[in-house]
Amino acid sequence: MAKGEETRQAILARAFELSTVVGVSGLSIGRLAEATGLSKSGLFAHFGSKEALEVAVIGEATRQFVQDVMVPALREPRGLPRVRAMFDRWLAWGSRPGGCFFVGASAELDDRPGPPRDALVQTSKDWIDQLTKAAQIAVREDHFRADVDAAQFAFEEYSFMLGTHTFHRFMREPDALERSHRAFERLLDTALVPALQSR
Amino acid sequence: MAKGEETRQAILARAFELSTVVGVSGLSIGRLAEATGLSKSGLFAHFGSKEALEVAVIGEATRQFVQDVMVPALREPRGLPRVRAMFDRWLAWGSRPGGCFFVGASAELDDRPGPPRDALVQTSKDWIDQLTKAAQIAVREDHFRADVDAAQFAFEEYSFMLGTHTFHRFMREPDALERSHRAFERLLDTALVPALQSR
DNA sequence: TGACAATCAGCACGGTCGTTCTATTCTATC
DNA sequence: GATAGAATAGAACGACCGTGCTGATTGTCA
Repeated sequence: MAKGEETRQAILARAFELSTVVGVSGLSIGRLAEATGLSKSGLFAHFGSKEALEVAVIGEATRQFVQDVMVPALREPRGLPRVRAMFDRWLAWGSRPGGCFFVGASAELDDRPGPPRDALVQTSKDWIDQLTKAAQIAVREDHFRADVDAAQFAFEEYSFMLGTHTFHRFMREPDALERSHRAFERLLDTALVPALQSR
Repeated sequence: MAKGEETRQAILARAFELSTVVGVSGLSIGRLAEATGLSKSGLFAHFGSKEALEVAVIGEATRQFVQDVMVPALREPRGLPRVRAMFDRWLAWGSRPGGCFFVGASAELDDRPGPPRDALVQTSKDWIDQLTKAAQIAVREDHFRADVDAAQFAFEEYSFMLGTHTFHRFMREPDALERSHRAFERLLDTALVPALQSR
């Protein structure tokens, strides 16, 4: 890896950490330069504009999300285990300091059209798509009932992820994770074939 | 109403509109002054600090939320109708231009301690509390089964509100509201006494 | 109606923002 | 090891930020 690419990657790693806390647009070039030990202009030259930096940060966040959440979940056996892994891995991802990068960023950018927003929407849709596909596979594997609407399942599953995030990180409710697991188990119970149900 | 209080209220009404789109901390005093036709310093004198302005804006948002969502919902008959009204009224509230003020603001402030965050958490908790109470009443009215956990019901209901908001406003999914209603009806079905169930 | 306080505009301050330009240092290649 | 090109630093820019200070204007009430 060339020198330039190396420092660029170091910048992005730090930028991802910071923006998880202060937000994508809350991240300033001056502060990021200070945090990385570079000069403002030296750092700036790597990206050319604030907007390009934001897109790059979203790319780095996506890369880490894929690596930490998606790939490990996809290594789980098809069907119920994989569905469970996706939910659990997301909870772990959302429990990092600063919470889930994407939850914060999507609230920031939902009324600010442009490339950063587009990149963020793409990642979010990809994630929903994976949740949907995992549910479809669970149907094919005869873990979920045949009449389960996979997209609807993904909508409700994703909603619980968001709910958990808000109860846990924003309201600091101590029983947020417990409620989250119960909600997900209840959702699963409505989808599982009778033989696999817990009750 | 004295003159000062009158313009203060006009400022807050405009500030609430603006901050729903650009966020609470994204709202600048200069822009707000321009939008209200006042000078920066003239406007500033009404609040004394940016933080105090933010708290006041959150207060105004709460006032409007109570007026537009909570009060009308509480006028509905106890039990199932009121539970339904809370969900429906929230969806209408979240469909305003800029979406739900509180969803955006809570993502902004979840890592920024201080009075604005405290005020926001208070409003959110009050809302969850109302959702919980409405579910408890539905149990007492024999609309919900006796073993329904009202707090758990509120958690899942609130999660669907958040999910709807994200699918609708951020991802611009055309079928977000349909998915939302189906999710809520499914949730209701798990809570209702058999005689009231749709299936 | 007159006096006093509330209300608001004008201006300026220090600070940070994103961005540009120029100059210097480093790195990789012949 | 010389040299071209990449990588970074330094200084400066205009714009905007939140915040004080000073008067002028306005509204309120005895």
